[in-house]
Amino acid sequence: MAINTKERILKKALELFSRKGYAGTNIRELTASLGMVKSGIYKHFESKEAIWNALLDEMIAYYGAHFGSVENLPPVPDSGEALVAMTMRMVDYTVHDERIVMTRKVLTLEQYRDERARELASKHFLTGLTEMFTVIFAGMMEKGLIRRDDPGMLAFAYTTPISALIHQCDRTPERTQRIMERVEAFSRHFWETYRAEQS
Amino acid sequence: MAINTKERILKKALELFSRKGYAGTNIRELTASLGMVKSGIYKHFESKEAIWNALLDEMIAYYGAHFGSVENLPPVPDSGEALVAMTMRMVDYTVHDERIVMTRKVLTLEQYRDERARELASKHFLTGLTEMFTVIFAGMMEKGLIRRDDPGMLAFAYTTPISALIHQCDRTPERTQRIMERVEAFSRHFWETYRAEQS
DNA sequence: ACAATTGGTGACCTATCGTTCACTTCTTAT
DNA sequence: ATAAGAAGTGAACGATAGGTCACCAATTGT
Repeated sequence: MAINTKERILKKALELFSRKGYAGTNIRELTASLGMVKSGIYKHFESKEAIWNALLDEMIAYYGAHFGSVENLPPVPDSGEALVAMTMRMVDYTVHDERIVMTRKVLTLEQYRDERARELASKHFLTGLTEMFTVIFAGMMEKGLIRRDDPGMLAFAYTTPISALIHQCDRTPERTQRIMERVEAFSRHFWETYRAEQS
Repeated sequence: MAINTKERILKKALELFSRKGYAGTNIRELTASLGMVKSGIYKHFESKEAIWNALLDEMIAYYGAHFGSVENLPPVPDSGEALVAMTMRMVDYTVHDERIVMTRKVLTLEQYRDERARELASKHFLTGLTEMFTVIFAGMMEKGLIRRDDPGMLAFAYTTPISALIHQCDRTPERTQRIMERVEAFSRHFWETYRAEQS
């Protein structure tokens, strides 16, 4: 029964680890919530730590496939509105996709204990987004949309506030809604601040 | 022996909790590193959770005394250099004070488990700094140093990148040094971006 | 001077942790 | 049809978790 038990275990592990941390989660609860008895899990993983490592492998692979490669770069926006819209689309996705939300949380919780978690957290929360927008802003400078400046610095100034807002999101939809509004307000402010002078 | 055992316990608890989290720390290790046997701790705290709550009380009180009140506001800078210098002084303090570093870590780790930790984390990482710089930027606008805009938005745009950099600091001094340089570079960039037009 | 309190010890308790193992049940290849 | 392997069970394991208790030594108030 249940061919994909391994995947179900990892999914549930992500859910529990993200809520209570690795040390705060026990395999009894993990297996019970999957409708099996705790010893059954050792047919799929040789230890609790092996589950954690497999989960991290999966998270790293997932990140690489979805955000880490150059072909996942969105097109360079051709207006302020397009920049705002693209940003909102990205944030909306990252805030409402349960898996990404849980990944963010578990990386936050385990970053000081696990070196790989720390590296991935750094990409997730900071360098990844910033690198992406470095390319985007360089493109917008080429097009004469925003004023010439260090695109890396602009990307940093743009993505860290948005990242901070994303971090504040929880399950309550109205709170998430308010945060989305702040993202949009900030995005517009940024555009107004850095747009090229109208000639 | 050792009149201030209670304080020593809290200090060591902060250290261990910040490294391994609340669930990942056991009282045997905590007491052993204080040179006593584990049962001894129950003469000072009635449970592990009581230690955590006392620690949180202490952190909340400390924050209120040092950052939370209006009289702790630094004077409004009267130049771009003064803004950069004041920022560097603040960041330097917050990055090198061991207690603050550990507090930041433990709040990061326990924010999803404890409502009060979450609130304090929010102040520590976001709203506190932003509110402070809202006042500062409003003052700088009054003085005609930076261009008129929403001071809250500027404070948000200024403090969240700095906060993100602070979060990356660890014990390695050269890394911390590099981060301090990035803080300074960002601070200057911000000043150049928002300074009032020279007439 | 002495009873009471405080701070600390070591043995012990129960619960729970991650893990193992003999055994069963189900699926699948031959 | 049947042997082999995969998936799951339930009891048990040793280790360790947080916590209690009787006891002791030092300090303290009167």
